[in-house]
Amino acid sequence: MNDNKQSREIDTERRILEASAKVFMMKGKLGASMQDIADEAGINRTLLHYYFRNKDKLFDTVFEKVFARLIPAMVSIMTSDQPFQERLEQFVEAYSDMLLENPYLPVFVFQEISLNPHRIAETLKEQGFSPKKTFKKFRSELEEAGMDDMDPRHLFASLLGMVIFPYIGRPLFQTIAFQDDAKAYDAFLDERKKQIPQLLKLAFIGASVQKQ
Amino acid sequence: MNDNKQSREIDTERRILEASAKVFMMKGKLGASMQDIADEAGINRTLLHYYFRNKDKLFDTVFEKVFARLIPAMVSIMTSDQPFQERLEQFVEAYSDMLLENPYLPVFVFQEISLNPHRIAETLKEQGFSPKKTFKKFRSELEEAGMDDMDPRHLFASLLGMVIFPYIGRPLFQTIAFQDDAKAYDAFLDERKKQIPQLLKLAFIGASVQKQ
DNA sequence: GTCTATATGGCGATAGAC
DNA sequence: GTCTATCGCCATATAGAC
Repeated sequence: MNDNKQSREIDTERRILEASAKVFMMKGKLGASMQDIADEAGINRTLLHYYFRNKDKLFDTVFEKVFARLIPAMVSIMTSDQPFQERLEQFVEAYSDMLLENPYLPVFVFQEISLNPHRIAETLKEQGFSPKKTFKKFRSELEEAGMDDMDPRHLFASLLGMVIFPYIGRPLFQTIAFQDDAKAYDAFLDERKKQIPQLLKLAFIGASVQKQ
Repeated sequence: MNDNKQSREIDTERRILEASAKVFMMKGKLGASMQDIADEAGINRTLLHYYFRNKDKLFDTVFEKVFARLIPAMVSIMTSDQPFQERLEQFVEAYSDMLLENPYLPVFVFQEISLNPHRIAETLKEQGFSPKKTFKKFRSELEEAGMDDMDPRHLFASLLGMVIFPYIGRPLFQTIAFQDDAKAYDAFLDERKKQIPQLLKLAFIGASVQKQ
């Protein structure tokens, strides 16, 4: 009987969450007003409070969902049993695709966790990311590849930096290196899916040569 | 006669600018209140308005100064006439040192330019950064090194990403890879000054091998 | 130049009708 | 569940005394 109400309810909540994610990502937690979010969702401002009590709770809910998008690719790079270099490629591919669809995500997430560093620890555990195993496996694989002296954490940091930074630094890069040509920059972002693994591949070749 | 007043004046303005930079970087433009800044500077809140009229103007002044710190190392990598790989090393070194002293700078700057992408264009020109020449020179040097197929802009993006990202992602990395051990992470950041050029060096070796 | 006191506006939050 | 009306706070900004 109240199918209508229920479905409207679910729909409203979903619309709030989508609108919130969009507005929070584009304007930041403090820059976004409840009115902005209500407008984006096409609903009355009071409804936000009805569904999520207050701005903080709404933000927390949204942030957890958004932050979670960063994890799957990170988990996959350790659990998969494929050869090391293939996994690296897949990692870059998976991350790039996610970021191409969520270009505002990195700035938003890293801004928030730098203001509030502690909130991530629990979320990471909930998502089942166990770093110790990852880096141990990483290390033995690097040794097999002849890169004994490459700390796996450095490789991981470099990898993430190469993949994510072009999104964070887009306004800067696009201005200085692409004369503000957005389409050219989009193409550039897509190219990186091949360029990054290529750079790493060359490094592995270099390492194996130097080893001899 | 009014030496006292003048020097107090200069001192006050300098203290405001230093306090503003610190507070803005740690709390963000919107998170920082004029009262926060006044407290940090040890002065009355009204003085901020006396010297800089309003919060926006104060922020703009501070941002320009802070953003400018990103430029010199970028300029040096193109103007210097030393061998290519040495310049890469110096670039990493210079940037890392600057970031070790300004760890909050990247999040702050990239947050702001992503909210307000246009403000950087003029500043860049004022600082005398001419990207076209840079990348042209870059390209010919990459060819000499046997990396014909490496777009210089990709190399530049990778380089900046590897250097800067560990600062932006510190809360994340430090949690997942260093069990929140801040000292260990500081050491890690310092190590990157050697690790990043080493990775690139291996890639160059790999490229020259593959070329044959 | 520096302070105290005050005006102004915006935003989050809630009460209450429907 | 959804809307209208309203309350109260806090931060920016300014007026005016010293």
